Amino acid sequence: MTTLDDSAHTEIRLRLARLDQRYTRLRRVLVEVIAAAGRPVSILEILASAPGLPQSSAYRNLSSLIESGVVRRVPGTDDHGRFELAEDLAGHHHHLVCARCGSVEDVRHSPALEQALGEAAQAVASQQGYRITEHRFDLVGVCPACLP
Amino acid sequence: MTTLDDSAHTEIRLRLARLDQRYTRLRRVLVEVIAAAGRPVSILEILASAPGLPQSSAYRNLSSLIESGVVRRVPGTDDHGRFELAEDLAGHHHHLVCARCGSVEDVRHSPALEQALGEAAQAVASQQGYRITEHRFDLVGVCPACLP
DNA sequence: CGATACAATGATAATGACTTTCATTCTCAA
DNA sequence: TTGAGAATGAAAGTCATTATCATTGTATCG
Repeated sequence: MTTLDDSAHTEIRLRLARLDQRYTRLRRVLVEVIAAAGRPVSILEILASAPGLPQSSAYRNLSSLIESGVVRRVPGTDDHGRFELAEDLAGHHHHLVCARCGSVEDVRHSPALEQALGEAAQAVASQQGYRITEHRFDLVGVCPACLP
Repeated sequence: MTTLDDSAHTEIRLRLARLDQRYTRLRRVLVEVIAAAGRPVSILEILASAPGLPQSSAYRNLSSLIESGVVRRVPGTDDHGRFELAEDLAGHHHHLVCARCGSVEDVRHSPALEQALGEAAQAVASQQGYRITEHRFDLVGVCPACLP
């Protein structure tokens, strides 16, 4: 459950402006719904949290927000996309995914582990010739609500 | 590039039989194409490697192989599914994903890192009440072929 | 304070990966 | 050999997501 301050909204407006896009009311609603969730949310959850928001507008504005680097789409286990704030707005974290119901939660790991992850990423990068831009350490399992 | 021996094929036949399914010629072709690739392959790549294989048969048999635990579907960055052998047939590994072209390669990390990953997974599990069944440590970047 | 250019909206149609259907063919087991 | 049931492949269907387009909103310039 993240709450964004004014400077964050100013930064978001700037990123949109770079692509000649506006920070409209709908886009602000989307950003606030996503920030308030504090975990990746599906379109259905977004539509439920923003009554009256047409599905087509939700998808279109989500695309704009993704293009401008405000929102990120995260791949889950089911075939519903999920959306969260870009990493530099939400802070570095990873995910805990339920293989049964598809829900996703945020998880933060120890600095020691994160350092090991980063070093491993760099080792592979220099070895394989990739330019690594991101690492994902996601845990998949069964959430308490889905356990027998 | 993995080649499967006879005992692997026997094991695959057994897993299918548990669900009253048969290890047909098409299914064997699919398994061999996937094993030979040594990385997650898309439907397009599979169809290209198996001339004459109808798309509907490819999808249907892939589903059977997934249900019986022979093949695993891995989420990429584009909207094409990719398929690889189940972990106990291919060995534990992770992925190096190109954000530009969507290609995926296998990567194996040091035992020390794998141990740290496993311990982190267990720590989160006991803390959050999840039963963790899998961890994914995927590196996302730009592959040498896509670099400017 | 308009006027104008252009982005945003939302209902609807289209796209495309994937799934299902179904009549026919194949295959295992008795 | 034969019958039960699984597999096949062409075609139709599903469903999340994307594009279209006429209309509306909104910054900016004179």
